[in-house]
Order: sequence, then C-alpha cells, then structure tokens
Amino acid sequence: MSDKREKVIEVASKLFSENGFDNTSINSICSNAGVSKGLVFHHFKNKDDLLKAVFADSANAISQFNQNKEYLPKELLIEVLNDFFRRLQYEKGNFKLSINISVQSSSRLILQDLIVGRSIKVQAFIQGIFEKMGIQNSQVKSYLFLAELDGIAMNYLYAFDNYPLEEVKHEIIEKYNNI
Amino acid sequence: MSDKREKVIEVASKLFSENGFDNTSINSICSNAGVSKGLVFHHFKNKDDLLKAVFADSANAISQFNQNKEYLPKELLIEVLNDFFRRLQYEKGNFKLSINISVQSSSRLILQDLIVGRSIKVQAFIQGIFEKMGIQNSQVKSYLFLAELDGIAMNYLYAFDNYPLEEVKHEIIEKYNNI
Amino acid sequence: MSDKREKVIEVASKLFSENGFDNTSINSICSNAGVSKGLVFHHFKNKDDLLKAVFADSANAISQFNQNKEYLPKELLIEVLNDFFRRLQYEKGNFKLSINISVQSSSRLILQDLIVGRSIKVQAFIQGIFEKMGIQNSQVKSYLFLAELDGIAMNYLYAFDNYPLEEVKHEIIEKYNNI
Amino acid sequence: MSDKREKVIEVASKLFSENGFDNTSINSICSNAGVSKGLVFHHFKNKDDLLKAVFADSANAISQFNQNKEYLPKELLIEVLNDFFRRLQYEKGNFKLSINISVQSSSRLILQDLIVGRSIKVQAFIQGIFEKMGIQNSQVKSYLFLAELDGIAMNYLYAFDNYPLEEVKHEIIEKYNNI
DNA sequence: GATGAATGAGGTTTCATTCAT
DNA sequence: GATGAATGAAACCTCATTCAT
Repeated sequence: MSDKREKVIEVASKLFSENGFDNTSINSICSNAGVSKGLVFHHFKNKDDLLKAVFADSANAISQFNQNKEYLPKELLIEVLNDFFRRLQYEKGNFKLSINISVQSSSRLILQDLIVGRSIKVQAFIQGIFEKMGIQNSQVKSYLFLAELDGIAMNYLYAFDNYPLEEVKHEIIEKYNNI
Repeated sequence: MSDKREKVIEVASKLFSENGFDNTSINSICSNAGVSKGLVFHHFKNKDDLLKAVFADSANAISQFNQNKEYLPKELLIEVLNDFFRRLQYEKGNFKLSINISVQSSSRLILQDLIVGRSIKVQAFIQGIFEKMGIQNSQVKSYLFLAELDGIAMNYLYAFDNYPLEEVKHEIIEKYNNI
Repeated sequence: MSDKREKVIEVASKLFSENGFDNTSINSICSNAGVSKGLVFHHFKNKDDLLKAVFADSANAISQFNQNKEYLPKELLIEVLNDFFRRLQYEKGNFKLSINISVQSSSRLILQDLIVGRSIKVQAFIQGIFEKMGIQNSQVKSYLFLAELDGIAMNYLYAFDNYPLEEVKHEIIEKYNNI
Repeated sequence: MSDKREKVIEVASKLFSENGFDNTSINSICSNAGVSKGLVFHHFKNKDDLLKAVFADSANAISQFNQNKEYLPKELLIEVLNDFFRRLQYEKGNFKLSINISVQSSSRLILQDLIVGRSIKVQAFIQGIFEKMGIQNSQVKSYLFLAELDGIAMNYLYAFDNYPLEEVKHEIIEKYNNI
C-alpha cells in the first residue's frame, strides 16, 4: 500500500541478499530507504517480521511461473531451465537472498517452515513433470535435478570468479533435451 | 602445542558451522571451550584470524584425499563420490562450515582467496579425471559434477527435512559408473 | 536542541580536561551525565567525534574576544593579558583541556588541523598588535609573547603547587605597559 | 645492570614520550624491545614502577648540568639557555616525555612529588642566578623565565608546524645578554 | 634471568527496540 | 503515518598482571 513500506522491503531485500540477515542493520535499511527508524517498526513488528515480508515478496516473483499452461512436459522442463538461468543472471539478488536465508541459522529459524514448504513444492512440481515424461525413478531424479540447479547457483554466485555459466546452461539443456 | 588453543579451534569450528560466523560470539566460544576471553585474543589476533585458523584446520582434512594413488580414473571418481557421501553424513559440521563461510559476506571476504583457490583446485582435479576417462567436454562436465555434489549437500543440509540421501547416492554412483 | 546532548558535551569537557581524553571512559561520561551509553553514540558517531564537538564548544568561548573594537593597540594587548589571566583562573578546565588535547597524541591527531590553525590565528593576531605598536621584530616577539603565556599556564596548572600567579600577572603587565 | 633492563627503559622512554603513558601498552614495549612480557614484570613491579624508572633515567640527564662551576652569573644564564635549546632540538623525546607525564593525570599522580620537586629545584636555581646578577624581583622574574622556556618548548613541539626556533633563540639570548 | 600461556576487568561500539511527539 | 531521542544488552577487543616452567 504505502509507498514507503514498499521501499523498505525493496531496500531490505537488497541488503539482506548482499550482506545477509544478521549483517544488515535496521539503521542501514533506514538510511538507504530514506526513512526513519520509527517507521520501520511502525510497519513491521520487528526485524524478523520484516524478513518474513521480504521473503514473501521474493516468493511471489518465483511462484508466478507455475501458472503457465499448455506445455508438453519436456517443453515445460526446458522452460523451467531457461527461466532458471535467466533469473540467475538478472535477479542474482533473489538467489543470494534465498541461499543466505536458508544457510544462516538465525534467519533460517524464522522462515524454517516456509523454506522447507517451498522446497517440497518445487520438488513435487519437477517430479510431476518427470512422471509425465515417463522417466523412471522420477522422485530421486527430481532431487538430482534440483541439486544440479542449486549447485550451479551456488558455484556461480559464490565459489568461482569466472563461472562458465553459458556453457553449463547449454550442456544441461542439451542433456535434458535428449532424455 | 597448547591444548587450549586446539580446543578453541575445535569449539569455534563447531559453533561457526552451526550458527555461522557472525552469529557466533567470542563469548560463546570461550564458555564452550572453558577458556577466558583474553586467551582467545592471545592466540588469535582477531575473530577473523580465528576463522582463518579454523578454515585451515578443516582444509587439511579435505585435501589429504588427493594423495592416494594407483586408481583407474573411473575407480578414482567413484572413490571421490563415496568419500563425499561418507563425509557428508559423518562430518556435517565441516560441510556446513564451508557453505556458511562461502555464503556469508563477512566471512567470505576474509577467506575469499582461499575459497576460490580451493574451488579451482577441486575443479581441475575432477576435470583431470574426466579427461583420463576420455569424456568429451570435460571442463563443462566437471563443473556440472561439482554442482551436483554441492547442490546435494545444500539440499540435504538445509532445504529438506527428510532428504533421501541413500537413494540419491545410489543413483549418482550408478550414473557415473555407466558413463 | 536536545538537553541531553548539551549535557554530554559539558560533562565530557569537564572529564577530558581533568583526566585527559584517553583516560576518560564513555562509561564515566554516561554516569556523570545521567545518560545511557547508547545515547552518546546516537548523538556522536565516535568518541573522536565527541572530542571534536567538545573542542568546537570550547573554541567558541575563546574566539569571541577578537570582535571587540576601538582599542588602541597597547590597550588591546593589556586587555588580552587581563583576559588571559582571568580565564586562567576561572576557566581552568578549558586550559587544561587545550593543553591535554595538544599534548596527548591520540587526541592531537584527531584535532591536528584545528589546533595548528588556532595557534596560527592567535599568533597573527598578536603580531598585528605588535606591528601597530611599532615594535621591531614583531614576528619573533609575538612568538615569545605566546610562549610566555602558554608557559605560565602550564606552570600554574601542572608544575607548581603554589604558583605566584598574581605577582607574575603584575610583572608581565607592567613589562608590556612600559614597552 | 642487565642489558635487557636498560633496553626496556630506553624503549619505554621513547614510547611514553611519543604516545603518552596510557597509550603505551606493555605489549608494545615488549615487542619493540625484543623482550618477553614476563621479563618486564620481573624487573619492574608494575607499569607505574616502570614509569618511575624511566623518569629517574631522564632526570639524570637533566640534572648533570648543575655541577658545572666557575661561571659568572650571566655566563651561566646564557649557558643554561644554550643548553636548553640544544636539548630541545636534539633530545625532543625527553621534553615530550616530561610534558606528557606532567599533563596526563594518570602518570602525573604517580610522579607528583618528583615533578613538583624538580620544578622547585630548577626555579630556585634560576632565582639564585638572578640574585647574583642583582636583578630585582628575582623570584617573579625566575618564574617568568621558566615560563618562557616551557612555553617555547610547548609551542615548538606541539602548537606550530614551522616554529622559528632559531630566531626565538637569538631573540631571547640577546634579551638576557642586555639585561 | 626469561618465557609466554592465561586471566578478568574494562574499553569502545553496534544494534534492535520503545516511546513521546 | 512519521520522526528521532533514548535505552540496555551484547559484541569485539585491549590491557596490566600473574604464574608455571
């Protein structure tokens, strides 16, 4: 609703993804958003509450994808991959935020249920596609699929300075195209 | 030399991996190690310095693996996988520590070079195996291999409550066995 | 604006002059000012910043003098002397603060420019008077004049238990009266 | 006696004069002197005790002057001045130490008596010369003389970046030569 | 004489949160 | 809605000093 409330979420999201939850002070959020400290606590009960709002916001962006329709299963899978790589490049912030939150115990505790819930939903979604494609062992395969994507994100964002993202993308798309 | 110095590293390693670097206070390290605050700063210039010592300690455990010899390439690859899954189950702490450090910007900055250096070394090691196995596109494939393992670790440790680790292990070993 | 901000400066000024900058803890400032530690750092970025505020505050008191007008040069000089001795007796704190700050390397570094700048201004002011009085070698003489005053302050405040301030005052005023 | 004891005093003297008493840690003395912390406390009961030793050491250097003989009073006075300016240039450290100690309350308390005692001795010494020269008001004049020297030292060491020490020296020597 | 591990008090600073306005 | 003064707990770190060796 309020302009400033949105601004706070936006700035908090950026800072959380860059510096992590613990390492982002309310103060820095305020000064970056051009807003007083009092206002933050007027809109959000506490810092945890703000994190929840930020997470909910980023979750929206992600889950919109599901609603597309009328794909053949393999087409959908390829679309998922394309979407993943596009977002990994252009919405690094969201990815970092997700990983950061999941890994840091303080923020993890706050969002425990949401995180696990989201993971399960995504896994089921992929498993569903695999089943429709007639792939055997669809459950385990879906876990491996998710692991590949998450691992690529982690390595790209955190482990290597010059990650060959394009090559990796082609390789993996080709692999699932020929399945 | 000193017993207590080791004890501090051991406790710090445990707490860092459980709570993250920022979320672990020197105070909690002290009380868990049964040691005074002064002593920590006697042995380690900084909290950063302590992190470096902890990382160096954990790095030792990992790098010993390379020195084994006389494997056929594929045998070596399978061995790498077995070793990975064994450690993932029995040395969760080290994995969490690695991931935590890599992802949290404060600790990442401190160990930037060491982290990237280690990643590059591991990637080269895997690529070498793939080349000996006559696999095409060995470089990209090695990146995908690493992504799979890192992703499995992440999902197992952070994303799911009941991760089917055994099934995933069998699936992936079988996959690389039939390559 | 804020009452408490002023109170902090006032108390800090007193304690800095009595105990020196390094030897005055924020804690003691807080308890003497009846204020929480957090508030000090709300109003002043740093302990250094607080020192700057204190110095600026004391500098105001001093510089007001210049603006008097319509003195004959010698009258002005005598007025400077009278003012000096009056302040030396009734505002010991400010003098101690000035000396303390100048001499202690930690605080000196913080205010380096301000201190040297103030010294140069005062010296030029005295030299100007001397020139108008037709005194030869006015520059060197002004340095000697300042040395006398600073030396008197130091000896009175720090070197002797029973300094004959009145006699010294009469002697020096008489000297410059007969110049 | 012991080589290392001397070394500690020498280093402590240097650091005290550069950084002040409070701002010099035993640790930095140790590392600069190439000596263990235990040894410092073996030779000196505590930090205060070390300061006393340092002060005694520097006091030696100063008081040797008295023992010269067979000067005419004015010659002696000029000699005192020459000696002062020589030491001010070549033994800055000792001057800074003296001033620092006198001004910083922590160190001042420790050496209170020694400082005042020394001041009184020097003042009496100068007053004696003035009396022999037949100068009236010799007591007050001696205080002014001391103030001039102390003020010059302070201004030269702390207040100005480019102090005209040579010119000041010539001026003051000429002044007392023509008395 | 000499070392360095060990302590504990106390220092500066950060931070989430509250509240009067 | 909006501000910013005010708090107090807890963080990292420094330091003089002690003691076993």
